[in-house]
Amino acid sequence: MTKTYTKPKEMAELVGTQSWMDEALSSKDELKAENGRQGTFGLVPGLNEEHDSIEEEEEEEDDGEKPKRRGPKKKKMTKARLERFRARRVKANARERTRMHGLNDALDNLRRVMPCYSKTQKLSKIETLRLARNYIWALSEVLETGQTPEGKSFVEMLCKGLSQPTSNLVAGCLQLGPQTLFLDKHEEKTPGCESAISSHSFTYQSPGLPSPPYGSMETHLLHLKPPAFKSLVDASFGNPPDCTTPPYEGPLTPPLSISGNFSLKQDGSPDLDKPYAFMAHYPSVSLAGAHGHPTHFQNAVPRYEIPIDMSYESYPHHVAGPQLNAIFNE
DNA sequence: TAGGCCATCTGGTCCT
DNA sequence: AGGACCAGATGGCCTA
Repeated sequence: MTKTYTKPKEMAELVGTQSWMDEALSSKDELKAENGRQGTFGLVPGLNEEHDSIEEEEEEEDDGEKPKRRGPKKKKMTKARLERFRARRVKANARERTRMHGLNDALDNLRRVMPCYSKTQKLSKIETLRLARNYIWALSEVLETGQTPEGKSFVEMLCKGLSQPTSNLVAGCLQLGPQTLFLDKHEEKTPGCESAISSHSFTYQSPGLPSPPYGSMETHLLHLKPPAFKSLVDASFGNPPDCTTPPYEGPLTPPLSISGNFSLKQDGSPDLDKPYAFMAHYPSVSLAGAHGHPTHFQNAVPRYEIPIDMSYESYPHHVAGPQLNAIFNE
């Protein structure tokens, strides 16, 4: 730990010497012992009463042969300053913890909308991101080609670049899922279906429930199609959406929503406390259908409609995510 | 036991 | 000045 600060840094100024940590405590074991927590340095070392003499060490250094340091004279590390520094460091650590927890929560939300969410076998962070990328890619293929991909190729797309265990998990989830469960649970119509028929725009509210451990390839794609995707794929608005196969409300992976999945409060505003509360950043988007008819994925407000020339098909599918973000932010 | 993954602390940088 | 973000370092836990 001998790095030198090229310009006055707050910490260096506060601490008074570059190698203050090394000088204050001679080893990591001491740091651990002092902080009472294994695995990290914990609280700022060298701030105990017995280590209050950093400024004295600095004086000795000046007396040596080393050239005098330029710039403003460092303030003395008084006990009060050390206390403030320690308090600030503790606060910063707490904020950082909170920030990382938020990041992990977001990652968890992402896991839940992945095609193979499992509480027992959680995807690692990196695998979640990779799978998400592949998922977007695969779904954009569905949109672009307007065809339901063959099961094997869909799985292959999802598993591209994933580790073997994750690939096995994805393949297993998509091929061995409880398809009968899907069929059994959807005899009744969804509330949003009637309005969808009358307006030729489909409204679908994400169940806002945790996703399932499994979902077959078929149920998963059914999720993607009705009601929102089916119209895109069929490219036909002459027929009302198939309300006999409403979106699964049970423990299946939520359907794709370009704008994210979210629950709505009574007043129609997105409930950000519920899972899939992504609306804060991405307003709901209506993709233009093949005939220029808007196809509303969500009944959220506000709703932006993308003209046909700005529709998803206009963009290279491999950059669809960022492009869509750009569109949303317009 | 090695390697992967993770949580946490830490200090630097940028921004408000 | 203080907060957010980031990357490096470190040690714990788990599994093959």
